[in-house]
Amino acid sequence: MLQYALDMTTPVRVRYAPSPTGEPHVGNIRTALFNWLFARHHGGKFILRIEDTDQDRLVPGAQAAILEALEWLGLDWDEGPGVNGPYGPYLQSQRLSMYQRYASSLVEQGAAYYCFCSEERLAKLREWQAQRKVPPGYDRQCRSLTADEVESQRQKGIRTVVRFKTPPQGRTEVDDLIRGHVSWENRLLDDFVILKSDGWPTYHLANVVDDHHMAISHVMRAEEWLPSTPRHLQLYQAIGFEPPLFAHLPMILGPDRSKLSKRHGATSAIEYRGKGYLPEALVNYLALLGWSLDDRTEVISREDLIRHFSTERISKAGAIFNQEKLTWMNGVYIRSLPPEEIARRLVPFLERPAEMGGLPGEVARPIDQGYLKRIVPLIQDRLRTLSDGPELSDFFFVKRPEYEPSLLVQKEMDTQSARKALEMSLQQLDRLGSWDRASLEEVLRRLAAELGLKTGQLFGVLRVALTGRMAAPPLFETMEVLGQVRCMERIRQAALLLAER
RNA sequence: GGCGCAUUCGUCUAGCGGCCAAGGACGCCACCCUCUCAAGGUGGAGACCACGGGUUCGAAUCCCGUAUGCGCCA
Repeated sequence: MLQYALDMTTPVRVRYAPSPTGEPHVGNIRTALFNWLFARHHGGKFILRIEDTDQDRLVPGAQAAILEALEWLGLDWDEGPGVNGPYGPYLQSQRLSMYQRYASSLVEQGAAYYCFCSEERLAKLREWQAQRKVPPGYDRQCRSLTADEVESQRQKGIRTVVRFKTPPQGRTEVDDLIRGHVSWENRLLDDFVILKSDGWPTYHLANVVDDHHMAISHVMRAEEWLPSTPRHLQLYQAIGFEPPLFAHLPMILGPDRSKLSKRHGATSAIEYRGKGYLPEALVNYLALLGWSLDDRTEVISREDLIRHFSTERISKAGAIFNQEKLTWMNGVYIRSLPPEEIARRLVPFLERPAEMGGLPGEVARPIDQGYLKRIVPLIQDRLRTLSDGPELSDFFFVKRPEYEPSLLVQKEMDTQSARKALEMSLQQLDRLGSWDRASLEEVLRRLAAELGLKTGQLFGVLRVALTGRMAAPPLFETMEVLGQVRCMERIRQAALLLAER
């Protein structure tokens, strides 16, 4: 049985070790978050290591996207790409000689061996095992090769991998910080590959060598890695390293409870940025997927997250990613920020092309910042995401709102009365001294009474005339921001539309 | 197929033997506020704590088994 003990005084050093094989998946980002929170809580170091040893699966730009996502969310790393540290380089592709050295020395000490089995033989073996319904795994044929046999095979130039000699009996056990005691029977583990025929290490070897050499104290990773933990523990033991502490995090699932993936919808943190989610909201939401402070806290600041984060409060079961709750939380954050800040963050969403959800093409870019600042207080409560901005505010920007003229006619009204309401409004507003919300309200309420209309009817007619919508921000505030000239013009236009009918 | 992990309202969760005829949040419904839509406020529906055995004076909480789900290996 493998045992380990970690001194209480050992400095906390945790790592996030993504493979640059795709977009920064929110599940992976959540793992990064937990590691970051753990490091910050303990005053330790958060290390970013790029595991780019699977050369076939590398995706150009993926590494940059991962860094971008971490930066966007404010998860800063103390060592890693762009931040030199004493344990670099932080790209596994730059550490190949180290893995090769360990592989050779494991062979020399008899803890690993060269395997010359061909792909064809291994495929056949698998097939045979599947048929016989016996556990799959390498049959250890090359484990018993003599030194001479190995030499002659190598002479022949046969491609070779290095396999680890798994102990045939005993158990391998771990005390996981989240799952407690977990144990495996060694005889059920096969002789796994640690160095591939092209000289590149497998995940297992690279991971163990690096975690040790980077002095990682706690390995916090997704639960999907739990089954490979005994292999890692055995490697630690064979090499003579003290293993770190392990914490296997619950997974993030799609609505069908399988691992969250593309087919469930947006999975990339960067996509959420584009959809108008705030980084502080995503961080808050992700922190609560698998961790909780108590029985009531939902909205929690980054500082409090750091202050209270602990592995003890991480739950064990996987959690479904609920975008509706994220959206709600995003709205909470949007409402809590100062209007000027929202205005600033809204700009790119408003200015992007109409096809991408921005304001209509007729609206000149860049947009008027001063004007935007006056609009934001009217739409802030109505924004759930920043990308809602254009739709909620376009009538402030376009020359003339488009709408179906029949919308002007409110409940229990006809074309005549609607037209009259517009014309009377025009008359009243024309001689209005001060164009402010209070004056507007006063004069229009009085007008409604004079016309024998309910306020809802008159205001409804005007709302459509001014915004083209049945639902919009409060009328008088909207009018104030729109200004007298634009308002008069739109009301006049509406009256004209009704006259044509 | 083998191994491993998990299992409290639809979803995220609180609960670490008595305070739980199970609390909070999202979503849903109703009402209030109100010029519409939001926001906000109030209230409601919603979990026989997967199932079956134990242990205990007492179990959502401890133990065992079963089922289901998921993950890993191939």
